[in-house]
Amino acid sequence: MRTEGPGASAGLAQPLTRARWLAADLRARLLAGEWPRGSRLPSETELAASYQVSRVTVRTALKALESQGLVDIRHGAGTFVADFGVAIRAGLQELGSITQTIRELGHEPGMEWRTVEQRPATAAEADRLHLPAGAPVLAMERKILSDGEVVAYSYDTIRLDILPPGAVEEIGRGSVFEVLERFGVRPRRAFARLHAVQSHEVGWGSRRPTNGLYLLLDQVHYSPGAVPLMYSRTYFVEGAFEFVIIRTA
Amino acid sequence: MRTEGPGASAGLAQPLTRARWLAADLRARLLAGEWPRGSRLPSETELAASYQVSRVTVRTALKALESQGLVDIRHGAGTFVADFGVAIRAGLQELGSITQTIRELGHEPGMEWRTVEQRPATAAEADRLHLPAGAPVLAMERKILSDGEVVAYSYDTIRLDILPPGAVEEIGRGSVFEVLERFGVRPRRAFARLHAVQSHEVGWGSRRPTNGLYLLLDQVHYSPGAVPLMYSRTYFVEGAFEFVIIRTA
DNA sequence: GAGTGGTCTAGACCACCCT
DNA sequence: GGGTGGTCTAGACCACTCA
Repeated sequence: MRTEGPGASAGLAQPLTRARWLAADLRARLLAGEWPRGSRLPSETELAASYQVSRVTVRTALKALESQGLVDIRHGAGTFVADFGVAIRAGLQELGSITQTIRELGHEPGMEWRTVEQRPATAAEADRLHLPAGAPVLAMERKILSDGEVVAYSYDTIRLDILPPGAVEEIGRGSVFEVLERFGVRPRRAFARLHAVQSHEVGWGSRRPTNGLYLLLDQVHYSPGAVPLMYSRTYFVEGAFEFVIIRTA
Repeated sequence: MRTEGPGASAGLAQPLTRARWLAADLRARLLAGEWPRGSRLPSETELAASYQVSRVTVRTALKALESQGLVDIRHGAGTFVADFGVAIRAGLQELGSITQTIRELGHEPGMEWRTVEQRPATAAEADRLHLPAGAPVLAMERKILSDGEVVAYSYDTIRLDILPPGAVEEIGRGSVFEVLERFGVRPRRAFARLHAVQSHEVGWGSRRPTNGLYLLLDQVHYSPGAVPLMYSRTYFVEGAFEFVIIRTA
């Protein structure tokens, strides 16, 4: 029986349910190497008993770890420490800030703003954000770094009407998600499309990829009430990030 | 109270649980336009009562529809018919045959084999399939069509030792998944990586994309027992398919 | 056959939205 | 305040794996 709890790992602020707490705790134990690769974890019934929660809660936590590629649940056999590959990579189905993901992977995130400006929305932006054409938005262009290397270029547009006064000045100095969170704006869902892009117009500055190849994550973030908050086009430098999806039948 | 049940839609053969049945039934009603876009569905309690299942089962079904982008579940407000866009697109987190997905989108799937051959595995293939170097595999190269248009080029490698005699001859005449299914080989999980690729070596034949841009889905399919079955590299022609991911916090 | 995960239930309480 | 979804429980039964 453990009592300490999971290490403080923020991400998007969530209500800390028992299932999420359990998942974080097991995740920490897994990453700490408490169980060897390929070995079996305690059964769901055992985990339920030792953590004093119901089996359903244990299953919820384990399924989250499975979708992150950390464990492998096999019917009738048990739950095993995943043996898929070497590193923990960026899962796509969980929403989170890129900065946070980079930090969790053990790297030092960085950011370089190119522009932050208020301007009328373009037609495409207005469409995605359900705004009348030309409504004012906050537009940003920035580079996202990991250990000093450029991993992505991001073009983001935020609705101005959902930003409380004062927030505009804060943005441009840190993680966009973290600023939004501080002002009570919490994206809870995103609708993302994926594209392959080749262009020399996307990146800027020195050390931009010579082949101009990017994986574009084109997404609209929504508040809990399904109000579109932000439209992002993030161009990930091909090869800099590994996108992983666990697909299940 | 309904009694008919969901339209016969195959996909990968699954145990037909109540939750899956319910999801398929609601999906059919949604696609039939029974509820207008943006309108509220009956509450979970009402659905549970009318389908004679528990609320947990209703929730499981609704969450599946949410991850397909069909509905929008809002805490405290209700579950709404999604208003995100026009069409139903290919979700990435659910495992299924491409042929089947194309059919569900209302198009006519097609396939053109270029090669089907038995040969020793390359180093990369052996690694992904957990085979000794040079072990025999069945390698295929094919074009995937939708209404006669090329949507993807796929390079697939199947372990020979898991194929029963007779299966080899069948492959090359239809959906690979469907043949495997008929012989009792059921992929249940896939570990997929995404890449942007630009190359003129990938496609072949006439009407291949002139810009050579592809979204590569590089994946290993596993059996329920976590045995690697098939290694696929599917190059989707950029723009021909729309990949959609619903990301939740 | 013993043990594991997969599904399902009925009921409870909480957090949130709306009016 | 009334209704909706979000989480959780304790217990049950089934399907699968493995020795």
